[in-house]
Amino acid sequence: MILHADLDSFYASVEQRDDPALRGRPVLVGGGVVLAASYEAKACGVRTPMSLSRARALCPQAVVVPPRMHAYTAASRAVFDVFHDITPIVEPLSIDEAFLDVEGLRRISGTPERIARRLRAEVRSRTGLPITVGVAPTKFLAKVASGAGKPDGLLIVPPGGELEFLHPLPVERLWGVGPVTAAKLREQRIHTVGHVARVGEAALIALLGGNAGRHLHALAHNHDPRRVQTGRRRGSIGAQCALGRSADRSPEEVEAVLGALVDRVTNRMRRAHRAGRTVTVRLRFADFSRATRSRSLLTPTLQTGAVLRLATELLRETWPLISVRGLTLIGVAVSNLDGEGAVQLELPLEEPRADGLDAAVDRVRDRFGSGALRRAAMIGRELHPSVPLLPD
DNA sequence: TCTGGGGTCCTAGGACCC
DNA sequence: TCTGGGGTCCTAGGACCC
Repeated sequence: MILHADLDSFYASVEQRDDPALRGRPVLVGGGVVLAASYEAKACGVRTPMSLSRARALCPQAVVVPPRMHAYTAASRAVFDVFHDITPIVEPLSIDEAFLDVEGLRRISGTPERIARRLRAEVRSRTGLPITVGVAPTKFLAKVASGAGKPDGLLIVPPGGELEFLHPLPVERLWGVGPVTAAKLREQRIHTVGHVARVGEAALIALLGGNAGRHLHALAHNHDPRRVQTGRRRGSIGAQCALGRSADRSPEEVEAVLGALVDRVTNRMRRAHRAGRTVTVRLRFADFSRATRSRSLLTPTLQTGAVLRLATELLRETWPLISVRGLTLIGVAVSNLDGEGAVQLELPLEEPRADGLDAAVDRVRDRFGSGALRRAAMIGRELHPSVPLLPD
């Protein structure tokens, strides 16, 4: 059995925990847009992401607080510590949710239900935050269950009752069905998961394409063989910035914003010890159309200068597009990230002597483990075939 | 319903290689 | 000189998630 643990209105709950004056009151966390709304605010019809002005109109008595990302990051870490004390098999999905595989714990910790109850109690007592847990045989169903169990709840899908639980739900509850897919389905008079299950795979593939069709068909029958995966690492690091509407910015101003974004991204890359090869510049225009431009380097880098040069190049190539459509958002991301150890690969090798390498090798191994060391050795061998690198 | 910042995954064409 | 099948990588766009 799989648990899906999902903190309720995460940012708003942290604010209510840290400021007793906010408890029991409608709270909105956000800048121009609502990032999180407490359940008191959701009762007024506030949703994310909704513009703050609209949210205020719906809920005039709401308290608006600016986001404190550091507090949320710390709270998230504390919650994930609880998860890891329950089971080593934890797969984070975002800052505030994760899958936990508890199947192997029956003899040590008891039934999944018992573990889920303990999980909720410990998150509450150790972090002061409300959390909802869904329990089911598959990831997908566990996630649907936590959604249905909110707020501050526990929902266990009874064995054998999976389809009974699933089929009455609206299609939007299927993972991967957003506004576009939902509209296509509704056009075919497919409104519930049960309808999806009945139309047949071939029809779904004709409507949505091969992969999406098969995926949806499987989910509607609760076929979801995906295991809870530990140790997944992110594939890209990026930052973006909305520029507002009317302001027509000069190329120099836009490039200055780009510079600040690149600086943020490469700083985070260095802290995470990840280097990347592909730089993507993301643009959004006044009419909400979008464009992306990307280019790949031969070798990974995490240097601000190198990323900035490439990003600026990409941006300049889009200037005709920008001058016509009007720029409202700019973003930079670096992907094709390699593993750890990239920083250490820039070791000085002017004097390639084996004894001089020993210390460097030890440093890499201590800091990043032997896997990173092996990768470093392979690259080193390509660059300097004459150097005897590793005994192992 | 007028839209923030952080991500993931899929598709599809073209270049290039064997 | 022409041709096929199979594979990888790059780039752009789009849907979706929290």
